[in-house]
Amino acid sequence: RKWVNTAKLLGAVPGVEVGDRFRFRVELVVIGLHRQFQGGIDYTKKDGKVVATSIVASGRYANDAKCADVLMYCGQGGNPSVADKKPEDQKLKRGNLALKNSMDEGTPVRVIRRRETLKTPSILGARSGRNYAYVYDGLYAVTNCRQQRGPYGKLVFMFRLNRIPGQPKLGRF
Amino acid sequence: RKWVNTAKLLGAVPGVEVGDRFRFRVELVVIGLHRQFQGGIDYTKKDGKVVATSIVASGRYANDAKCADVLMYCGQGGNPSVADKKPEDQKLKRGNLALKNSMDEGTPVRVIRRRETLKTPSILGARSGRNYAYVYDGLYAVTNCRQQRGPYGKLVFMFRLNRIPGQPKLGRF
DNA sequence: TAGACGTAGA
DNA sequence: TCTACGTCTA
Repeated sequence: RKWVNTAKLLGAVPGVEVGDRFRFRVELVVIGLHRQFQGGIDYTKKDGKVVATSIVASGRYANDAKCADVLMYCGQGGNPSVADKKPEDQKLKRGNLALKNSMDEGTPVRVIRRRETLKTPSILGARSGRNYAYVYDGLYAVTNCRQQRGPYGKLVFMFRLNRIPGQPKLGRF
Repeated sequence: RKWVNTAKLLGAVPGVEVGDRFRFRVELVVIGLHRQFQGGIDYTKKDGKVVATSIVASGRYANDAKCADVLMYCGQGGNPSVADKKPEDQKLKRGNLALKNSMDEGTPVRVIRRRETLKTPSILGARSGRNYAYVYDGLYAVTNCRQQRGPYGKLVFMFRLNRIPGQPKLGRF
């Protein structure tokens, strides 16, 4: 028997609509939107090359321009946001390579954004709460890839993603 | 209304029997055995002093003597198992203080041990599997607390716990 | 804000 | 083996 995982496919995931909300990253895995438990960039192989399937913009890297329909997304690696470890130049591999290839191949990328929300109870004990959720934002195209200096002076990749037209608008949250 | 969390109580948790198995640490939280998502030592306040409620022996610190009914448990802090960060002497605070107080007060500590098991599928995609589980091992008494040199030459706490008699034996797993 | 015996995928 | 835009409690 063959296991199917919609998260490895390019484009929309059946049953998931623009605006759908999730409280935990692990839910994105279970629902088949994004297989990476923690990683921000998920990807798969297409014709021998890795291309991105989905990204999660949590704002941890603090480089996501919030313009409507445009997302600036920082690449991964080099610890651009962790002062603890030694920062390094990001390399064109793994997720970064995948996003670059997505641009070259013109393949769509699912975008999930972390957004502020009203206080929701935690499933663990209903004591603590959280004030954010992960929202499926629809399909984007990678339109640009450049290198620039990050907050620690090291090279980081910066990807520009444009929301593909014709999708439902994102309402107020 | 008042929220009750059995994990904050000392002693056995209603509905959980010796030998019960769990696949994920988070299940221990949900079931009320151990509230710490990652931390190995859970504790609560009793008469103004912190005492341990439960510990998880995953073997990460590699100091758990496997003698039946006796558990040697390394304290927390100082990164005794992470060569990456700078190792330091463990301090008598948090979980370490709680275990010390448990010894002085004579309060019981729930013990959960990570044990090898047959391959079980992951809930995430049923692709990857894991070969271990967390098993509730029953109540133990802290009978000794000493400091010694850890693998990186720094002081670590080593607690000796003896299984309290009269509990069901742990069968083969 | 920092610490913690986590997890899964590459 | 290592990385990763996690998630909780104190």
